[in-house]
Amino acid sequence: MKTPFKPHDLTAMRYPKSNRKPEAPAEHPPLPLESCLAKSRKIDALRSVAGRTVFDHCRIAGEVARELIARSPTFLREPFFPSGSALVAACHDLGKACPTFQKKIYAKIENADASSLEALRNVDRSIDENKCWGGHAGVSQCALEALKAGKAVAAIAGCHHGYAPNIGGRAADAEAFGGPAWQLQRARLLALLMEATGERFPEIRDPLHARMLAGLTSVADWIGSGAAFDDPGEPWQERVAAAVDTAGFTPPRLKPGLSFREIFDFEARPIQRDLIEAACCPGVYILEAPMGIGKTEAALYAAYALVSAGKARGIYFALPTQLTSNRIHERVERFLDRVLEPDSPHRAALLLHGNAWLREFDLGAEAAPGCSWFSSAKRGLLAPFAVGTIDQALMASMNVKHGFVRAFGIAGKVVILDEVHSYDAYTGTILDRLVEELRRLRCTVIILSATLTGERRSALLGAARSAEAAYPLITALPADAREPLEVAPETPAGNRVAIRQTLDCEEALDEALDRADSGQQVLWIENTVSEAQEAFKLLAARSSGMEIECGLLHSRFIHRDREALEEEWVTRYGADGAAERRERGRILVGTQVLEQSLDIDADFLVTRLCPTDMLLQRIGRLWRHSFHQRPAGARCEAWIVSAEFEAAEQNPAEAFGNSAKVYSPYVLLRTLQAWSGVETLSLPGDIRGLLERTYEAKPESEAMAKHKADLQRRKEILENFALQSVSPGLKAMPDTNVSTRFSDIDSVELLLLQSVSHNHAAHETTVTLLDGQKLTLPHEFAANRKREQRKLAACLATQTLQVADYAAPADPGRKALSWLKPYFYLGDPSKSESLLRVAIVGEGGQLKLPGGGAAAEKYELSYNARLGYQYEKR
DNA sequence: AATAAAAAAAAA
Repeated sequence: MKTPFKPHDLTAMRYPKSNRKPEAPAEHPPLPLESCLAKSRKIDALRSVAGRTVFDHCRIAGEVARELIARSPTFLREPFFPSGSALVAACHDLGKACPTFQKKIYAKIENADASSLEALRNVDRSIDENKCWGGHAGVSQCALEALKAGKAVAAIAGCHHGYAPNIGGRAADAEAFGGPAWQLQRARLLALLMEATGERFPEIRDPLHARMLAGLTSVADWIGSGAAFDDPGEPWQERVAAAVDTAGFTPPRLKPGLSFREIFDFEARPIQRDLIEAACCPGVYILEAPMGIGKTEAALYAAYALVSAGKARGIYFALPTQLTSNRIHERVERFLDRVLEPDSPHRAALLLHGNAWLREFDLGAEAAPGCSWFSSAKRGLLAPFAVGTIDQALMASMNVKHGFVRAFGIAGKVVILDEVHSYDAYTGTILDRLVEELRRLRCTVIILSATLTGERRSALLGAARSAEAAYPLITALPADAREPLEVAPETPAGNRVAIRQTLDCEEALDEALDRADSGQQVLWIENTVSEAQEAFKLLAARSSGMEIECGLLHSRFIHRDREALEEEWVTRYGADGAAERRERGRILVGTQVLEQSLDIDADFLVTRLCPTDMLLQRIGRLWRHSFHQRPAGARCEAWIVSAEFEAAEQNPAEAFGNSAKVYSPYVLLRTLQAWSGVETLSLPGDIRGLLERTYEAKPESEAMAKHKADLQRRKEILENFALQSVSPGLKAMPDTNVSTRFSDIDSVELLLLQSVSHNHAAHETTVTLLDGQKLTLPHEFAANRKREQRKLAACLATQTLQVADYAAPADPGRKALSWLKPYFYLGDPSKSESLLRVAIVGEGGQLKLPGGGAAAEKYELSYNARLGYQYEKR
């Protein structure tokens, strides 16, 4: 039961008996509670006045939490938000009742009353300036622990700014927190909050439960700090529901009973029906199948069925890259358009990744900024429908600031994890933890993958699985089942692919040119960028007299160029490219960027040897669309430019070359063994066997055992490293060295320009982009010109690429780049990070520093739109 | 000395 309260009525309240007699006051007695402020309130750009009191703000947060809980589905409310949860949220700012915080806030406002100022006159603020007290959140934590709220409740209040505060071992009645007299005030405040909420502290079962309540607390605090509650003179009670509405916590309304055909305009295939039938309640479901069978639609329909049956409360669709996220986002938007009632909220899915904000300007038009409450990255997972990178979801189980807000947001949703085969041991380890956490958060996890080894499948399910299994395969582990269930869906037979393994790259070059000459669309995939550039140069030179077009695609292009190249080559090689295919033969050379996600259909494939999984992915690009006409004489065939096993076993670095730096020599050697003698391949039937032959444990030669040990060592390092960044509880690290991906080599962002000229008097710099466009960049912006600033930043971001730092232009120092501060994140100055470089591209493509000097000491650097970024030893 | 691709870094 709630006790009705009038605002500003604190003096009338009964204090708990035991607290009635305050101890001997220190030299500065505490402020009365009705004078303790939680907020200041801006009245114009420079002036502030008193805002809500601590008591009012805490009550508001508590009631917002109560409202959020009331709107949660029962299957989350019962296990995670027992009675007392609103009180937990309400207590978060208890520590604002302390002299340091009050002094700070009273120093800021202009309508402070004389008696409060007098009471705070002698407060020493040095502790605040030194930042060594954990802030008011730390005081909340100490106070609650002393008041027997329990360690977990105290920890939740402590971390409401994102991570556990550094309290410096102080006690609740420490002098720094105002001594016993102020702790007594906090005790009174708690008693008042208990009375106001009518609740007692709940029992917190385990670290995950604490994470959920911490998420609830932060979100309630954010909403409760919104503009609707700013004015302390206004009543707030009746505004709670509206504020929660405005923040977007309104359930979407789905059209009931739609069939698969009504949503996607075609009948579900058997394999799609099987997944939809299996994934009908919370749990973990894995669909392994080749691309092109409609995994996305199957997962989305399952999600529709679950959400409309009230078994899930939203969808997060997670992908390995930003580019694939953008593409799927469009498809999910179309899906929502079909399944939502016309007047339902949330008709748009949120796009969630580090560069999602760039898309705001994509349409060119001065469209409404469309900034929803969820737009900030940390809040994105709270939106009912979102599409984005897997990293955004991984952070729900990691030691990152506000990671628990993400956990709170993703709980109870359908979480679709796409292309799960593409993660390494580091990200894979975090992913396993995430899946485990999602299962406990009552999610329905739908995992989509090309193929998984038995080991990966077991790890994802947390249950032993054998490598011998059908393919395609659905593995289902509903929440209440003890054993996973396997279903082998029926699929139509795919291609028969002829395989030729050759040691002779020359022979492959000739064959590629011959095939292209006869009108075929050839795909050539290398393992490293520089080898792709070399192969492209050779092929382009040799085909010069012929009617052939050559192209190159890899990740070392500036974003603008890469986007244009992808667009161009996907239209030629894609599903709608029938007319273009007939024009002439082509050779598209590239790296792993051609391996997945892009809709590319090749008549003939040449690939450098790589691990079986990727090899199969690459071969999957052959003859993807049965409706394409193939030139006369075309055969569905892949050539693998390979190495000799014996030589490679003895000296992998020499036999595999740079490929051995990208892939584990052991896996490459096992791949050679598994594929030895393979001359044809039936898809998808042969896939599981090849994969198993590559990865199954077996007796090894001495040399192989050594290579295997190397791999195992590295894997362990990555796994252990990953485990340090996952957290079952609230132990977030303040400065986050916590990453969702691992790399041996640091990389920097590189901005390429034609020219730069500074106008110091006007505080601006004019740059010429590579395409000739000129931009004038102010060195600073007024607060009301944010949009203009973002627009320029978005434009500059298209002119950058990522480069390994050893091969990047020299670092000119932070100061020299200060003119770019409004447009780029330059890294943490305290850690002297240098994340951005700038170079000028000269006439012949050579890179120079903006000052005119050589770009780098050891390398000759160059860029052009056809080859991309190149570096060569001087 | 040197290897793919990839992501992230503002809240109350």
